[in-house]
Amino acid sequence: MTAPLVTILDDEPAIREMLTEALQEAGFRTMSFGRATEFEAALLQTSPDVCLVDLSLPDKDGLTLVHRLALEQGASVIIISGRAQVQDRVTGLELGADDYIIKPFEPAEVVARVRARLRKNAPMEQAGETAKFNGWTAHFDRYMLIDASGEETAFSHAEGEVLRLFLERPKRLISRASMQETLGGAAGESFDRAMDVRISRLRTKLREDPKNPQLIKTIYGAGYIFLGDVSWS
Amino acid sequence: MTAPLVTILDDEPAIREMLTEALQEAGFRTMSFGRATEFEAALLQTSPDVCLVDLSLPDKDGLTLVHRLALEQGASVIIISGRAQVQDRVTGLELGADDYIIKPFEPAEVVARVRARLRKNAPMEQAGETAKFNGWTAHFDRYMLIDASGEETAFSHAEGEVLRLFLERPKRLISRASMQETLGGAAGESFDRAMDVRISRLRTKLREDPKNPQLIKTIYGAGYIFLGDVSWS
DNA sequence: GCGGATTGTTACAATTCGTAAGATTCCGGA
DNA sequence: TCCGGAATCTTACGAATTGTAACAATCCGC
Repeated sequence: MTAPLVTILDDEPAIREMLTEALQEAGFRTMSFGRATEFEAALLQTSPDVCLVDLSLPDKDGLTLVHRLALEQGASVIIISGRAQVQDRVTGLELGADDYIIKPFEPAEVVARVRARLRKNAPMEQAGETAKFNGWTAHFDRYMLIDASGEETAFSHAEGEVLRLFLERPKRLISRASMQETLGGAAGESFDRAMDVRISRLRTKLREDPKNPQLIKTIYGAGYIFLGDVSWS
Repeated sequence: MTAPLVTILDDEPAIREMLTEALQEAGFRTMSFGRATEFEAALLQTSPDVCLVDLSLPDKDGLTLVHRLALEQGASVIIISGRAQVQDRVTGLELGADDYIIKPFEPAEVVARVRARLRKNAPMEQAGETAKFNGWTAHFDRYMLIDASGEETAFSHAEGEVLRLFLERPKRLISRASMQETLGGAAGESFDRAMDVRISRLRTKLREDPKNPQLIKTIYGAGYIFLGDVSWS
């Protein structure tokens, strides 16, 4: 179990360094960016657990970015801003941010708030061994898929890994790279096609229409998104 | 689908009233308590979705209560405290609180933070991002366009980027340059044709009459304007 | 070892999306 | 009104990406 990944997006290098140091000392992996475009590029490779975002960015509107992040990525977003007005905080939170920290801040408090986010994000990962989604029930302990009519279909270990990854991050873009990372371990060269095959086989077990998949969507050049309302138990 | 329940635990009646009023106006059910023992008694009957807790209680240690709440009940806990020291905040968050608001506070911000907690508590029910315009419905999460008669058309990621850009700035001129910037990133020279093709393909999916486009209007020498009454949800 | 299931690999089909190139449209000047 | 150049639209093609069927390697219980 690797350490949680926290991203820092701020145009001031001094703040990036301060946060990086504090977070790494607290045991987190960090990545920091000075511009929104760099950050967005990196999002295609990995999916962070918590994103710290400064609103005053040189190249993009921070609030729009926060909105997209919260909605698409589903990651926890903490705004760090110099704007202290109540209205700023309210709109920031309303747009999907999970927390709003005002500059100047204490690194210790930022760390504590990051931990609070992770704590609430995590419980799903240690949840039970069954998950329901869109009429299906997945029993990971028995390697069984049950559809709405009660019919059972067995799935293999490799298929289960992919399915679990999807069910733990529903409605979020999962990049091909981060998929290889959490699954296959060492990402080989031509090995990457194995990923496609796994997903293909999983899709047939979920009876997806190849022309028009409803649950596992492919994002050309980026990765996959699992749609479906998941509830673990 | 009943309204979420928010509990208020504070020994000052004025604050209880202020919060109760603001939260009820925001559409929440509320219960308020002046003493920890009353609150604990109530917990045996119902399980709140979010708990607002003041740390300075007459009859019990607030931090211990917060710890118990977070651990056993699994509910979201927001501390409201007059103690502004960083150390207080850190230990409060460390003990399981989800947020820490310092007195004096704005009711609007409290409501926003309560909403933020609820949003993350029920992440699976979050409806995808959709926009309606002129009989069409765009589901950005499912990459689907639905026309007035209910017929579905899939759109690709690149097409979705363009569509989103239009829907976020309806009835405004969008210059070619700003389009390249928000989309393709580096604005090249001969790349600008790619933009045209994207728009062309999007127009076909929107069944635009090439001679007389109703939705995506070209402004010769300037850019594009998306006409259409957009409403997001 | 044998039969079956699982999983990676390969080869080829299908899709996406940018580029090129010709067709079309726009607009100012004659 | 007509003309020419520039801007834009559309179609076709191709490179890169992804889907999947078929085959091969591996594993496991009997």
